[in-house]
Amino acid sequence: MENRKKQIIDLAIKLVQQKGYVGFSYDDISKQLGVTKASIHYHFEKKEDLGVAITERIAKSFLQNFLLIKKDASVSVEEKLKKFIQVQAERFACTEICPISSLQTDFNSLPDVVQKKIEEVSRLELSIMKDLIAEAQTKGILNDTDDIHSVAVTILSSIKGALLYRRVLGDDILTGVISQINLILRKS
Amino acid sequence: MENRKKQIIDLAIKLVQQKGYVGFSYDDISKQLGVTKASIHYHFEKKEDLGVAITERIAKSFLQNFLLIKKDASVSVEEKLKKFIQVQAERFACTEICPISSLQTDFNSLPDVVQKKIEEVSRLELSIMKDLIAEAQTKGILNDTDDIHSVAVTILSSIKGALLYRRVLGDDILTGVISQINLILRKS
DNA sequence: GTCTATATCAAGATAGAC
DNA sequence: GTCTATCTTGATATAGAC
Repeated sequence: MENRKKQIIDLAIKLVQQKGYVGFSYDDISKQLGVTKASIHYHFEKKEDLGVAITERIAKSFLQNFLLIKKDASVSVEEKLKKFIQVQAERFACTEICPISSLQTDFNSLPDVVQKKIEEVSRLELSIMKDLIAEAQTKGILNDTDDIHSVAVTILSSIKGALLYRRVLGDDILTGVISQINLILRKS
Repeated sequence: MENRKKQIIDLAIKLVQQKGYVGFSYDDISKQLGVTKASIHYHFEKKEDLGVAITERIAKSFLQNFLLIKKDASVSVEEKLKKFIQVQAERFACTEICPISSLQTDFNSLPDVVQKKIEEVSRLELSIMKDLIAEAQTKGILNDTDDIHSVAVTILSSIKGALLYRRVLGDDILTGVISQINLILRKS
C-alpha cells in the first residue's frame, strides 16, 4: 500500500530532525514501524531514494503551508507575515530542529541528487519569505534602510539558528528571537 | 609528541565543521595525517575522548578571541561588538559551518559527556555576546524596546543559521545577515 | 508487500609487535 | 608513538521464499 510509503517518509523526516541524515538508519525506521529492514528497502531501494522523497515532501508541505496563508484574504499582509513566521518557528517540538537545517548541516555527506534537492528547497524557502515581506513592504512595515533580501535571510537564519540553541539551552532562545523579529518588522 | 595530539584536534574540528560528529571517522583523520587508525586511538582511546577535546578547544579559542577584543582599550565598545560579530561570522571558509552548530545538530547522537560540554560552550557563547552588548548598551547603541537577551540570541542565531544557508546558496546570505545586524545595532 | 537470510563494507576499538 | 592484525558491531543492500 502507498500508505506505508507515506508513513516511512514522515518518520524519516522526524528522524532527520532528531539525528540527521547520516545519523538515522533503515533499522531505526523498521523498528519503529514494526517491519523489517528489507521491507523498507522494497519501498526505497537506496537511502538516496528515501533522501529524495524526504526533500520533496518537505518542499511540498512548505509550499502548501505558504499558499494556505497567502490566499487567506481575511487577514492583513502584516498578519500573514507574522503568522507565517510563527508557524515556521513553532511547528517543531522542543528538541527537534528544522529538517532543512539538518540536511544543510549534513550537506557534504549527502548523495548528489539529494544535495540538488536541498539547494532547491533552500531557494524556495527564501523566495517565499521574500514574497511575503515584499507584500508587507508595500504597506510600509519596514524601514527604508531595510532591504527585503537582508530582512528575509535574517528572519530565516535566526529562526533556524534559534532552533539549534533551543535544543541545548531551552525555550528562552526561540522566544527571544521571535520578539526581536517582531521589533524588526514593527518600526517603519 | 603532544604536537600530534593538537594536530588531531585541529583536524577533527575541521571535519566536524565539514561532515559533523557522526559523519567523520578515525579513518578520515588517519588518512589525512598519514598515520594509522590505531595511532589515533593511542592519543584518543575512544571517539568520545576526542569529542571532549574538541569541545574544550572550541571553548578555549572562543574565550581567547573574546578576551583579546574585550581588553583592547584602543577601540570603542561599539567597535568591539561589531568586530566580535565580524570575526564570528568570517572565521570560516565558505562551505564550513560553525563547529558548535554542527555539534548542536548532532546533539542527540553525542555521548553524554560531549553533550554536557556542548551545553557549556553554548552558554558561554551566549553570555559573552550578552556581555559585549550590555557594555555597548550603556552607550545607548540599542533601542529602549530592545532587550539584551533578545538581541544577543538573535545575533548569534542569525549568524549560525546564515552559515548553514551559505553552504548551499553562497555568500549573499551571510552578507545580508551582517548588514541587518548592523542596522539593529545602529538605531538608538 | 513483507519476510528470512546473507553479503558487504566501514566504523569503533583492542592486542601485541617494533 | 606508530605499526599490523584482528574483532565486533551496525549499516546499506540484495536474493529468494512466502
